[in-house]
Amino acid sequence: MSTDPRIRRSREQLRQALASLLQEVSYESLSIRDITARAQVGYATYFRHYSDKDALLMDLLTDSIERLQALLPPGVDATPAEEGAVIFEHMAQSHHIYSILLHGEGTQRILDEIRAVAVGEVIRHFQARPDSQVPLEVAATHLVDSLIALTRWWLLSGMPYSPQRMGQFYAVLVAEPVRSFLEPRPVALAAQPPAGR
Amino acid sequence: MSTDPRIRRSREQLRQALASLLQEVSYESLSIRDITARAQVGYATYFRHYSDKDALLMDLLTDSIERLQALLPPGVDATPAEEGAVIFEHMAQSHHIYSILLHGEGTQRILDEIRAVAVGEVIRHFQARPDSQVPLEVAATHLVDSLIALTRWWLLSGMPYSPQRMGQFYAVLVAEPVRSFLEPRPVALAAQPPAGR
DNA sequence: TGAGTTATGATACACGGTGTATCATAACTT
DNA sequence: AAGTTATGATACACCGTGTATCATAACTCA
Repeated sequence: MSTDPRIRRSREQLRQALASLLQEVSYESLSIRDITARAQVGYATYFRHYSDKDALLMDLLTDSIERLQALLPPGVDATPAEEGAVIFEHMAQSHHIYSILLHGEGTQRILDEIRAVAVGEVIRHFQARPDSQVPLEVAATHLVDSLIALTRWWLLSGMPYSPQRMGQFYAVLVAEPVRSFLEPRPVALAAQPPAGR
Repeated sequence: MSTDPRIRRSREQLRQALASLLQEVSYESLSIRDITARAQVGYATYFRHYSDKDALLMDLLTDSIERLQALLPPGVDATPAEEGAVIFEHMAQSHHIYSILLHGEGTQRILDEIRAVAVGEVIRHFQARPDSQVPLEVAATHLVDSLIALTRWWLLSGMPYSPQRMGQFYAVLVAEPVRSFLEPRPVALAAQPPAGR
């Protein structure tokens, strides 16, 4: 599906137009007309592919985030600082697009989606320790929100510390304190999942 | 100044109109025309008092935040959990307005202002410990951002825990870990400030 | 009380962005 | 080659913003 070269071309032109315009002006100040003009694509054509301005941005962001997920295989035994460094490294590589996400005016909804997915992942992989003072949901939300906030501050400030250093800050300020309330869920030992097809 | 009853009346009508409309619909979906209609005030009159929609919201928020600041005298010796409970208590009282601030689409800029002031306050009252692994600015930003994020999550979730409980979460997840990197600045001992009038 | 000042309401306006509709044409598929 | 489908161009209705104007009402101060 969507193998029609005209469709792929239009979408690619629009994606690249947005990416290139974002290096010049703010996301909020861009109109859809601006994007279609740069993309050399008809104005009406835009709405044949994306419902609104956010949809195109989300399209770009999805790519970056999938790349980030690939960097974080679930069962790793990396230290929090190492894991954090990987994340901040990735953020630095795609800092243009993440800056828009984290500092933009109209990107709250998109960020909320991403946040929810990330919190879900944490909950899927961790559980509250028996004597934890903090519910799982609260700790997971805090973990994700703090990482986002740290990244946000870092990008906004022009990345004044190395990704490795940021990974350490994340580890000592966020991950290690949270680890005293959460522990990894025991992995399913056997290869065969119980049932449920 | 601004003692003219007509001015006070217009502003008060607008403030109350926004406050009452926010109980019914989202901030983003409100137009200035909606506000002036509810306020029984001419459309053009709005711009004689507020430059745009955010300015009126900021006006409302300023009141709430001043009330919060009054609750947090600088030199208190409360525990982090107690201090947190006071903050969450206040948030609960004015949860309507803070929900708009923390979850709204067009309130990023306002929230940034507030965040910056709060970080400045933390920096004014704390300093990095000699052996701290984390710079003062990073720790202060993390402290503020995490508190905002916790509050945001709490309000969005319908305040599922008591303010006291939230204060504890804040203490163990944020404040206490940060305190291992920051310490209160030594207070100026004498009553006479040095010079500089 | 009365004269001067000023905020107001009503209205009109220019501007800019969004999203839909239409239609001839070009690009694709089979 | 015939049929399908995406495209560009264009026009349009809609809505919100912020400014301008002006007669009128509300206020201040003497």
